[in-house]
Amino acid sequence: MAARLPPARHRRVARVRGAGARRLRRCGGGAARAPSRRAALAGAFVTGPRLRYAPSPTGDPHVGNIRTALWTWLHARRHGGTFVLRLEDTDQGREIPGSLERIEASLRWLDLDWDEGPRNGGPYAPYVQSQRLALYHEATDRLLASDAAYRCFCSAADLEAMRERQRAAGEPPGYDGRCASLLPDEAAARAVTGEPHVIRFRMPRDGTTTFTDLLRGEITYENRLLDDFVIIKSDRFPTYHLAHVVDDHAMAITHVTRGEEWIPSTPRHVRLFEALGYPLPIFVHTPVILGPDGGKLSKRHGARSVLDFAAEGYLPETLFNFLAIMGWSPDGATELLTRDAIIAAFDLQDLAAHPSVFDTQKLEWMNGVYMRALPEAELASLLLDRLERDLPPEAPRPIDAALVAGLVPLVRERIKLLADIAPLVDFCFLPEPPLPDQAALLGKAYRARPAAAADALAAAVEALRPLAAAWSAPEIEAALRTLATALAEKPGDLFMLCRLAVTGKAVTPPLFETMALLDAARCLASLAAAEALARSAVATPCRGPRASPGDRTPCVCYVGWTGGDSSKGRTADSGSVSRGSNPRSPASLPNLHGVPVSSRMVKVSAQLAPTWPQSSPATLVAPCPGRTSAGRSLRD
RNA sequence: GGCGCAUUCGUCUAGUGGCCCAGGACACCGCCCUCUCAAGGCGGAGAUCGCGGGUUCGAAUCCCGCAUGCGCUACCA
Repeated sequence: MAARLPPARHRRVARVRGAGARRLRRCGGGAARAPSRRAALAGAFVTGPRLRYAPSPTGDPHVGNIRTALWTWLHARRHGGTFVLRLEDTDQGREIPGSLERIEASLRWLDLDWDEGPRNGGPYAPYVQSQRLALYHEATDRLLASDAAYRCFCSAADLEAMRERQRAAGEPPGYDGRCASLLPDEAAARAVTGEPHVIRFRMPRDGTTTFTDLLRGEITYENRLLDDFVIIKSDRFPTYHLAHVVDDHAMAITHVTRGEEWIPSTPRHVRLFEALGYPLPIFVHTPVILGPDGGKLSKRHGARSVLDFAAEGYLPETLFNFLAIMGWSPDGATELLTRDAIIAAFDLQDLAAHPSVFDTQKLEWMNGVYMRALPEAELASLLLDRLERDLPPEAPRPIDAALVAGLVPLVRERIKLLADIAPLVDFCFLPEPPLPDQAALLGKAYRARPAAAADALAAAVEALRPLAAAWSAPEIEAALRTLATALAEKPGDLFMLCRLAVTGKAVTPPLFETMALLDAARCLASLAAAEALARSAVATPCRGPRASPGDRTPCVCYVGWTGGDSSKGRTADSGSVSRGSNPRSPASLPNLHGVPVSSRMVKVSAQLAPTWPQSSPATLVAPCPGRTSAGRSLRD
């Protein structure tokens, strides 16, 4: 058993360096892999620092936690040391099944391999605290024997009452030591009868306890403020305090890395190490990661576990780099570094001691950088996987890999997350080319002249049809530029019209290249469909003013508004509303005709409240004219 | 309440007594490029180094006090 192995630091051995060390470094890690060679060899000649990541199985590790793991791993790798994974499952009640798997998955995603751990074993196995109970009991027996610890029979109710009294009296809360003076033999006898009890560590009453934190220097606590804390719970499991001290010593851990919330209990650990006759490890308390509001990072702030980031489409390389430099800097200027560069420059000693706010925008930027740096084929395969998952079911599977490959150069500088890909290029994969709604299709440029848009679209079809045999981006571009000139349209306007027609969106990858990737017939069909849509805006006549309030003959009629404000940068009459084409237009709009305008308008205005100028009641400027072309407001 | 830790542009950071009237990055703004959006290039704005004392010829850097934030104050970790 692990307890019988002598601590590694007592062995006299040669340092492992160079290629040998590097080779060893690559071993271990995944649970699926065989136990690492490094672990097998550890007993023989490894002396580098030994560090551990010791999470408790209470769910997915969050970024703060995993960043400490990352730093710990980096230090081990930088100094040719050993990285150990240990599961701290001493609180049975809080255990969440499957946590070990999630923890391992998180580490593996970041490619943080561990030399010793629960599944791959190692010279100090087992690496699960619930399997090491005998060790803690053994240590406790020693403590009991030397009177450094004692049994406490106080019930939870007793303790609560005690705390209540202390609160009321304004005293510092803490165990008052009422069982401290029980005779050990009597206490032992009571324990034998099965009387429930815990075991407490006897802290010195006066004096101070000082320890050194690698990042902050000496920290001193007054002993009288520290109470006799529990080391063995009534279920015979150890508390964190005892388990950590026993295990970190038994596993020959040289650097204890953990969150800064542990600073206040470190004097207890120090006293425990001493009482057990163990040398002190180096304590490194890492700062916390804050949310954008300066508070603790939480679900409200978006992803907080690394696995969440993976799901959102961040690259592991990005998180690795980002987490490494949040709170650590190699030189104050370099922020983009390879794994190897980070390993080469890293040292726990250089960590910041202050908390940092998680800057998602910077993370996104960095992910974009890594994404653009990825070899095309690699990005293509990542995007293909992503599309398989994210594209709506209508998109036929399997997703066209060749098409994805063709899209990569067009999209790589337009996405920051893998998850950005589907909304950007979904139109390429849908069986039916999507059409925008009429207002979007016409846009600002053609709103007032849908006929021109329809004509342009028709001309585009004709101009492109002959190219179908030699369908390429330069050809398409040349044809459309020529067309724009011929029609005396601004090229940008024409291109946007085509973009909307072909993709259904105003924001897309470059038009000509995208069209070239798509089937020519499909593009022509889209353009033709768009032409019809534009034409319908021209063709539908308005039947004029309604004869009576009850007349609900359908028509396309644009209404203009005045009297609103422009506080939101929008003049009151700039937002023409067409029935059926503007999702914000209220259902009652078709009924406007012939209805007393002023009262009706107030009602409509109220219904549009969230999106419409509200400071003053709007009024309909004029009744619907006998005939109005789309896009023209009534005041025209 | 007590104890502890932290405190440089909005954010991440460089800085360990003179090279700093504070450097880099993200974000922001402007210009260029441009078929949209990006990406890219160039430029700009942005920090009295939390505040107040002190030490020193000289302080972001050392000391003291205060303030603020966070943490701990469990038979949780």
